[in-house]
Amino acid sequence: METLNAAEILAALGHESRLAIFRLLVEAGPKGIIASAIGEQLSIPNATLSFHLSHLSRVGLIKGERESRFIHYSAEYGTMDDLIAFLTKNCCQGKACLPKTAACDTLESCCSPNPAAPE
Amino acid sequence: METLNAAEILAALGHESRLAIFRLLVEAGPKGIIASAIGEQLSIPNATLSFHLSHLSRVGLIKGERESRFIHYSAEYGTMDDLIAFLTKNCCQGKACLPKTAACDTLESCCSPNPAAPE
DNA sequence: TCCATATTTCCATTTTTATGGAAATATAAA
DNA sequence: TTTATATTTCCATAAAAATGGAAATATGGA
Repeated sequence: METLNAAEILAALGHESRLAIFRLLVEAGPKGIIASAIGEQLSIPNATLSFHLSHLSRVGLIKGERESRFIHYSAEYGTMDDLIAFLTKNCCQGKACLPKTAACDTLESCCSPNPAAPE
Repeated sequence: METLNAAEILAALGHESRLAIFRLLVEAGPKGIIASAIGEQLSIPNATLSFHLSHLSRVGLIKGERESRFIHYSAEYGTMDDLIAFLTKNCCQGKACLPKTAACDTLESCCSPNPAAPE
Protein backbone atom coordinates (compact mmCIF):
# COMPACT_ATOMS: atom_id res chain seq x y z
CA MET A 1 0.00 0.00 0.00
CA GLU A 2 1.50 3.29 -1.02
CA THR A 3 1.39 6.32 1.19
CA LEU A 4 -0.97 8.27 -0.98
CA ASN A 5 -3.44 5.46 -1.02
CA ALA A 6 -3.10 5.04 2.72
CA ALA A 7 -3.97 8.70 3.20
CA GLU A 8 -7.08 8.25 1.09
CA ILE A 9 -8.25 5.29 3.12
CA LEU A 10 -7.55 7.09 6.37
CA ALA A 11 -9.47 10.11 5.14
CA ALA A 12 -12.38 7.90 4.17
CA LEU A 13 -12.52 6.55 7.71
CA GLY A 14 -11.93 9.98 9.18
CA HIS A 15 -15.56 10.96 9.13
CA GLU A 16 -17.95 10.08 11.88
CA SER A 17 -20.70 8.78 9.63
CA ARG A 18 -18.42 6.73 7.43
CA LEU A 19 -16.61 5.22 10.38
CA ALA A 20 -19.99 4.32 11.87
CA ILE A 21 -21.07 2.78 8.58
CA PHE A 22 -17.93 0.73 8.35
CA ARG A 23 -18.25 -0.50 11.92
CA LEU A 24 -21.85 -1.45 11.28
CA LEU A 25 -20.79 -3.49 8.27
CA VAL A 26 -18.03 -5.20 10.21
CA GLU A 27 -20.57 -6.09 12.84
CA ALA A 28 -22.94 -7.37 10.18
CA GLY A 29 -20.36 -9.82 8.90
CA PRO A 30 -19.70 -11.10 5.38
CA LYS A 31 -23.36 -11.19 4.38
CA GLY A 32 -23.53 -7.46 4.87
CA ILE A 33 -26.70 -5.44 5.12
CA ILE A 34 -28.78 -3.49 2.68
CA ALA A 35 -28.35 0.22 2.21
CA SER A 36 -31.70 1.22 3.60
CA ALA A 37 -30.98 -0.64 6.83
CA ILE A 38 -27.79 1.34 7.25
CA GLY A 39 -29.66 4.56 6.70
CA GLU A 40 -32.26 3.60 9.27
CA GLN A 41 -29.77 2.50 11.89
CA LEU A 42 -27.73 5.65 11.59
CA SER A 43 -30.45 8.11 10.59
CA ILE A 44 -28.76 9.24 7.43
CA PRO A 45 -30.87 10.51 4.51
CA ASN A 46 -30.73 8.64 1.22
CA ALA A 47 -28.61 11.00 -0.79
CA THR A 48 -26.10 11.53 1.97
CA LEU A 49 -25.83 7.84 2.63
CA SER A 50 -25.24 7.11 -1.02
CA PHE A 51 -22.50 9.72 -1.07
CA HIS A 52 -20.69 8.08 1.84
CA LEU A 53 -21.21 4.56 0.56
CA SER A 54 -19.69 5.42 -2.77
CA HIS A 55 -16.79 7.14 -1.04
CA LEU A 56 -16.08 4.05 1.04
CA SER A 57 -16.45 1.85 -2.04
CA ARG A 58 -14.11 3.99 -4.08
CA VAL A 59 -11.25 3.46 -1.65
CA GLY A 60 -12.01 -0.24 -1.34
CA LEU A 61 -13.20 -0.39 2.24
CA ILE A 62 -16.61 -1.80 1.38
CA LYS A 63 -18.35 -3.37 -1.54
CA GLY A 64 -21.96 -3.53 -2.65
CA GLU A 65 -23.67 -6.38 -4.40
CA ARG A 66 -27.10 -6.11 -5.88
CA GLU A 67 -29.60 -8.78 -4.98
CA SER A 68 -32.90 -8.11 -6.62
CA ARG A 69 -34.02 -4.69 -5.56
CA PHE A 70 -31.57 -4.47 -2.68
CA ILE A 71 -27.90 -3.76 -2.52
CA HIS A 72 -26.00 -5.60 0.15
CA TYR A 73 -23.01 -3.71 1.43
CA SER A 74 -20.25 -5.50 3.26
CA ALA A 75 -16.84 -4.67 4.70
CA GLU A 76 -13.71 -5.45 2.73
CA TYR A 77 -11.63 -6.84 5.52
CA GLY A 78 -8.56 -7.11 3.38
CA THR A 79 -8.33 -3.37 2.92
CA MET A 80 -8.61 -2.76 6.63
CA ASP A 81 -5.98 -5.39 7.17
CA ASP A 82 -3.69 -3.65 4.71
CA LEU A 83 -4.27 -0.39 6.49
CA ILE A 84 -3.45 -1.82 9.89
CA ALA A 85 -0.36 -3.45 8.44
CA PHE A 86 0.66 -0.17 6.88
CA LEU A 87 0.27 1.72 10.13
CA THR A 88 2.06 -0.98 12.04
CA LYS A 89 4.96 -1.07 9.66
CA ASN A 90 5.32 2.54 8.61
CA CYS A 91 4.16 4.44 11.63
CA CYS A 92 5.86 2.61 14.44
CA GLN A 93 9.31 2.09 13.00
CA GLY A 94 9.78 -1.43 14.24
CA LYS A 95 9.64 -1.01 17.98
CA ALA A 96 8.04 0.27 21.11
CA CYS A 97 4.77 1.30 19.62
CA LEU A 98 2.79 -1.89 19.97
CA PRO A 99 2.28 -2.96 23.56
CA LYS A 100 -1.46 -3.36 23.13
CA THR A 101 -1.72 -4.75 19.65
CA ALA A 102 1.23 -7.05 20.03
CA ALA A 103 -0.71 -9.00 22.65
CA CYS A 104 -3.60 -9.18 20.27
CA ASP A 105 -3.72 -12.83 19.29
CA THR A 106 -7.18 -13.20 20.63
CA LEU A 107 -8.98 -10.00 19.97
CA GLU A 108 -10.86 -10.06 23.24
CA SER A 109 -7.63 -9.52 25.10
CA CYS A 110 -7.03 -6.41 23.08
CA CYS A 111 -7.64 -2.92 24.32
CA SER A 112 -8.74 -4.21 27.68
CA PRO A 113 -7.52 -2.78 30.96
CA ASN A 114 -3.88 -2.92 30.02
CA PRO A 115 -2.29 0.33 31.07
CA ALA A 116 1.23 -0.79 30.31
CA ALA A 117 2.94 2.36 29.08
CA PRO A 118 5.14 2.27 25.98
CA GLU A 119 8.79 3.29 25.70
CA MET B 1 -10.77 5.62 22.68
CA GLU B 2 -14.26 6.68 21.67
CA THR B 3 -15.44 6.51 18.12
CA LEU B 4 -15.66 10.23 17.62
CA ASN B 5 -12.11 10.68 18.75
CA ALA B 6 -10.98 7.85 16.51
CA ALA B 7 -12.56 9.58 13.53
CA GLU B 8 -10.66 12.75 14.39
CA ILE B 9 -7.36 10.95 14.55
CA LEU B 10 -8.05 9.12 11.30
CA ALA B 11 -8.96 12.39 9.64
CA ALA B 12 -5.76 13.98 10.89
CA LEU B 13 -3.76 11.20 9.26
CA GLY B 14 -5.93 11.27 6.18
CA HIS B 15 -3.99 14.01 4.49
CA GLU B 16 -0.91 13.40 2.44
CA SER B 17 1.21 16.09 4.05
CA ARG B 18 0.24 15.21 7.59
CA LEU B 19 0.79 11.52 7.04
CA ALA B 20 4.20 12.35 5.61
CA ILE B 21 4.97 14.54 8.59
CA PHE B 22 3.99 11.85 11.02
CA ARG B 23 6.06 9.23 9.22
CA LEU B 24 9.04 11.56 9.24
CA LEU B 25 8.68 12.00 12.99
CA VAL B 26 8.39 8.27 13.56
CA GLU B 27 11.55 7.83 11.56
CA ALA B 28 13.25 10.55 13.55
CA GLY B 29 12.59 8.73 16.80
CA PRO B 30 11.92 10.06 20.29
CA LYS B 31 14.27 13.01 19.98
CA GLY B 32 12.16 14.34 17.15
CA ILE B 33 13.19 17.05 14.74
CA ILE B 34 12.69 20.76 14.56
CA ALA B 35 9.87 22.32 12.60
CA SER B 36 12.02 23.97 10.00
CA ALA B 37 13.67 20.65 9.15
CA ILE B 38 10.27 19.15 8.50
CA GLY B 39 9.37 22.02 6.23
CA GLU B 40 12.59 21.62 4.30
CA GLN B 41 12.31 17.87 3.91
CA LEU B 42 8.77 18.06 2.67
CA SER B 43 8.82 21.45 0.98
CA ILE B 44 5.95 22.88 2.94
CA PRO B 45 5.77 26.65 3.53
CA ASN B 46 5.90 27.92 7.10
CA ALA B 47 2.28 28.84 7.57
CA THR B 48 0.98 25.65 6.04
CA LEU B 49 3.35 23.54 8.07
CA SER B 50 2.32 25.25 11.27
CA PHE B 51 -1.30 24.58 10.41
CA HIS B 52 -0.68 20.86 9.97
CA LEU B 53 1.56 20.58 13.01
CA SER B 54 -1.06 22.12 15.22
CA HIS B 55 -3.69 19.86 13.74
CA LEU B 56 -1.61 16.78 14.51
CA SER B 57 -0.86 18.13 17.98
CA ARG B 58 -4.49 18.83 18.69
CA VAL B 59 -5.46 15.20 18.19
CA GLY B 60 -2.47 13.97 20.17
CA LEU B 61 -0.47 12.33 17.40
CA ILE B 62 2.59 14.49 17.93
CA LYS B 63 3.96 16.86 20.50
CA GLY B 64 6.29 19.83 20.32
CA GLU B 65 8.81 20.89 22.91
CA ARG B 66 10.62 24.15 22.78
CA GLU B 67 14.36 24.09 23.14
CA SER B 68 15.79 27.56 22.92
CA ARG B 69 14.73 28.97 19.59
CA PHE B 70 13.70 25.62 18.15
CA ILE B 71 10.68 23.45 18.64
CA HIS B 72 11.31 19.75 18.51
CA TYR B 73 8.37 17.78 17.26
CA SER B 74 8.11 14.08 17.97
CA ALA B 75 5.58 11.31 17.41
CA GLU B 76 3.26 10.28 20.21
CA TYR B 77 3.50 6.55 19.77
CA GLY B 78 0.84 5.88 22.36
CA THR B 79 -1.83 7.56 20.31
CA MET B 80 -0.93 5.59 17.23
CA ASP B 81 -0.96 2.48 19.32
CA ASP B 82 -4.43 3.33 20.59
CA LEU B 83 -5.58 3.89 17.05
CA ILE B 84 -4.25 0.56 15.84
CA ALA B 85 -5.84 -1.13 18.82
CA PHE B 86 -9.13 0.59 18.07
CA LEU B 87 -9.09 -0.50 14.45
CA THR B 88 -8.07 -4.00 15.41
CA LYS B 89 -10.79 -4.32 17.97
CA ASN B 90 -13.65 -2.37 16.47
CA CYS B 91 -13.14 -2.81 12.80
CA CYS B 92 -12.35 -6.50 12.51
CA GLN B 93 -14.89 -7.93 14.92
CA GLY B 94 -12.70 -10.57 16.40
CA LYS B 95 -11.78 -12.72 13.46
CA ALA B 96 -10.52 -13.19 9.95
CA CYS B 97 -9.26 -9.71 9.41
CA LEU B 98 -5.72 -10.03 10.64
CA PRO B 99 -3.63 -12.50 8.67
CA LYS B 100 -0.83 -10.01 8.17
CA THR B 101 -0.80 -8.15 11.44
CA ALA B 102 -1.37 -11.25 13.53
CA ALA B 103 2.00 -12.54 12.41
CA CYS B 104 3.53 -9.25 13.35
CA ASP B 105 5.59 -10.06 16.38
CA THR B 106 8.71 -8.89 14.70
CA LEU B 107 7.80 -5.97 12.55
CA GLU B 108 10.16 -6.95 9.78
CA SER B 109 8.07 -9.99 9.04
CA CYS B 110 5.10 -7.77 8.56
CA CYS B 111 3.73 -6.69 5.23
CA SER B 112 6.34 -8.72 3.42
CA PRO B 113 5.57 -11.01 0.51
CA ASN B 114 2.73 -12.77 2.28
CA PRO B 115 -0.13 -13.14 -0.16
CA ALA B 116 -2.20 -15.34 2.12
CA ALA B 117 -5.78 -14.32 1.45
CA PRO B 118 -8.17 -13.58 4.32
CA GLU B 119 -11.61 -15.08 5.00
C1' DT C 1 20.08 47.43 22.41
C1' DC C 2 19.90 45.71 17.78
C1' DC C 3 19.92 41.98 14.69
C1' DA C 4 19.05 37.34 13.05
C1' DT C 5 16.52 33.17 13.06
C1' DA C 6 12.50 30.06 14.32
C1' DT C 7 7.91 29.61 14.60
C1' DT C 8 3.37 31.07 14.93
C1' DT C 9 -0.78 33.84 14.10
C1' DC C 10 -3.58 36.70 11.04
C1' DC C 11 -6.32 36.80 7.25
C1' DA C 12 -8.13 36.55 2.66
C1' DT C 13 -8.70 33.27 -0.74
C1' DT C 14 -9.35 28.91 -2.86
C1' DT C 15 -10.45 24.24 -2.85
C1' DT C 16 -12.63 20.34 -1.17
C1' DT C 17 -16.12 17.93 1.14
C1' DA C 18 -20.72 17.36 2.99
C1' DT C 19 -25.74 17.87 2.91
C1' DG C 20 -30.26 16.62 1.40
C1' DG C 21 -34.56 17.54 -1.49
C1' DA C 22 -36.26 16.18 -5.73
C1' DA C 23 -36.04 13.71 -9.87
C1' DA C 24 -34.31 9.67 -12.25
C1' DT C 25 -33.29 4.72 -12.53
C1' DA C 26 -33.72 -0.20 -11.31
C1' DT C 27 -36.23 -4.06 -10.08
C1' DA C 28 -40.03 -6.70 -8.79
C1' DA C 29 -44.70 -7.60 -7.61
C1' DA C 30 -49.78 -6.93 -8.36
C1' DT D 1 -49.02 -2.19 -17.28
C1' DT D 2 -49.32 0.00 -13.14
C1' DT D 3 -47.66 0.52 -8.70
C1' DA D 4 -44.44 0.22 -5.00
C1' DT D 5 -39.90 0.11 -3.04
C1' DA D 6 -34.72 0.61 -3.20
C1' DT D 7 -31.10 3.16 -4.52
C1' DT D 8 -28.70 6.44 -7.05
C1' DT D 9 -27.78 10.76 -9.51
C1' DC D 10 -28.55 15.70 -10.09
C1' DC D 11 -27.84 19.96 -8.33
C1' DA D 12 -27.63 23.93 -5.50
C1' DT D 13 -26.14 25.24 -1.25
C1' DA D 14 -23.55 25.19 2.96
C1' DA D 15 -19.77 24.05 5.73
C1' DA D 16 -15.18 22.77 6.51
C1' DA D 17 -10.43 22.36 5.41
C1' DA D 18 -6.21 23.89 3.11
C1' DT D 19 -3.08 27.39 1.35
C1' DG D 20 0.51 30.78 1.88
C1' DG D 21 2.11 35.78 2.08
C1' DA D 22 2.89 39.05 5.45
C1' DA D 23 3.07 40.58 10.01
C1' DA D 24 3.68 39.36 14.82
C1' DT D 25 5.99 36.86 18.55
C1' DA D 26 9.78 34.34 20.82
C1' DT D 27 14.42 33.59 21.77
C1' DG D 28 19.21 34.04 21.75
C1' DG D 29 23.51 36.15 20.22
C1' DA D 30 26.52 40.24 18.90
